[in-house]
Amino acid sequence: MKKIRSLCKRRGFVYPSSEIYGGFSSSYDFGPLGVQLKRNIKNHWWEEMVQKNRDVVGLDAAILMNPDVWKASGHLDSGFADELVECKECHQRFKADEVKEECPECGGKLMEAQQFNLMMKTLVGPSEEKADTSYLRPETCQGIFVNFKNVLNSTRKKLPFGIAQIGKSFRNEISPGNYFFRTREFEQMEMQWFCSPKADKTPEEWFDYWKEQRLNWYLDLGIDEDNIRAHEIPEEERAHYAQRQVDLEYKFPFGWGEIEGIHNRGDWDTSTHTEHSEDDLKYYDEERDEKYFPNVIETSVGVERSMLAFLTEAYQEAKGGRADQSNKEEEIVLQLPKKLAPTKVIVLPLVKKEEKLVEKSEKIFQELQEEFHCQYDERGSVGKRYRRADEIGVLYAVTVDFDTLEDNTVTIRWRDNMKQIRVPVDELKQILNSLIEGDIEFEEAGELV
RNA sequence: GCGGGAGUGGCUUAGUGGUAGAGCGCUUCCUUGCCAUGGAAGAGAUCGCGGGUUCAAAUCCCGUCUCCCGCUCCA
Repeated sequence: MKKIRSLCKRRGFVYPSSEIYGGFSSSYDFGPLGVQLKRNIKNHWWEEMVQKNRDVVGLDAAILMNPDVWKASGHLDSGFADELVECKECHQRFKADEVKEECPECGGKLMEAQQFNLMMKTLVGPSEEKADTSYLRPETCQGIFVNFKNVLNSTRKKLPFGIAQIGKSFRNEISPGNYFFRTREFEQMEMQWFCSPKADKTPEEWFDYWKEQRLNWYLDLGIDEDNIRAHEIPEEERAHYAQRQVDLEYKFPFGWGEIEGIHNRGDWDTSTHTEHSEDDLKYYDEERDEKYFPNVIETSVGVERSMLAFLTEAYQEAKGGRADQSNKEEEIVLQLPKKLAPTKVIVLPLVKKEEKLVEKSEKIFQELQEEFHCQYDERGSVGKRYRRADEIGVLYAVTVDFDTLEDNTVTIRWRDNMKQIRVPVDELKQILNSLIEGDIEFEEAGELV
């Protein structure tokens, strides 16, 4: 993890927040490559969940909501906001209503009860005195539940259907850490699947369906099946709203950690918001001519957590070089999947002293830039540039050499095996496109050099 | 919040009382025809921050911040 952290800082994936002021606990900024990687993750999720599912629609709800939402959702009590007491002797903490005067562990004296609220309070309105307290949302899904009727009315959807959202959430974690695995500000990609408890396909079956879908998403993105598991959470450990909960966990260097939660929320949300709000979130089922609360299956990804998993999975290093074994330095290859790699192509003139090569390379770079995230590099030896590109996971290196000036062909080098093919410049864009989309095998895309 | 460990140029780090050195990276130049070339020059660190002890502090002491590991807590 230390190596990943160092790479991320060095090459511009992740910086500690407010570093010139000594940092800020558990906040991180995403640099040029980090923001692109994160964006690629979100775009790919959106593509798979929204674009390719006719029954899933998108939403972008506000972070600030009416505080009554959090009363209804249970976040103002049960688990998210507790009175805790701490033992003066052994410093263990207990819920105030579960202990009396002595520490149940060591019999020591207890400190005064302290209010713990995992929600971040904020004042809404310019005047502090008159301002109302609200909260930064601790999860994005409440924005979905309170808009259930709006979406139903404006899209003419029928059960089952889903609402998807990507956005920031905030929690006052007691102990954040493990790099940016647990932070107080984080981004979620959530999809709430509203389904009927009466239909032939039960919520429990939908749960299994989405669990499979979501697990496959990671496997398709190159996560090794040994490094990911679906962890069934027993009843006593579940969140207050969950009837069933499976955590998709990734095997991080620091241990297994949750990157996505799949929950069967039953009718907890639809019924509680009906009870507390002006509205009735019951669904009128025309076929059965009856009204009932829709059940909700939730898939909830931590964007940064999944990013950390993808980075961990992609990080490879080899001693002695992959081409000849003479190089004793450790070299790093970030084998990010094609969909996620922040930079797809790098264009390199073989040498920079030859003006014609540089000119030609610039021209090719400008053309490719229209289509892909590209870099251009002419510094140092070409071998060194290849390795530097490997380190940030650039998929393909296009090299302009002296043959290019003769016959208008270039070489393409594939990051993962360092093999090269020679292709005509006229077909370059199309070939790269097919390679990145995975439509053709590398060796078949051109003549191996 | 508790216990332990650690903070030295962008990264990795040497330096246990006499005001900082290296490797990589970066800038400029020469060299370089395909996998981290070789060479020359240069920029960049008041040693996390604040205070104390001392003639003198990166080094000792106190405080503080941040990070790491383990508790605790947690979706």
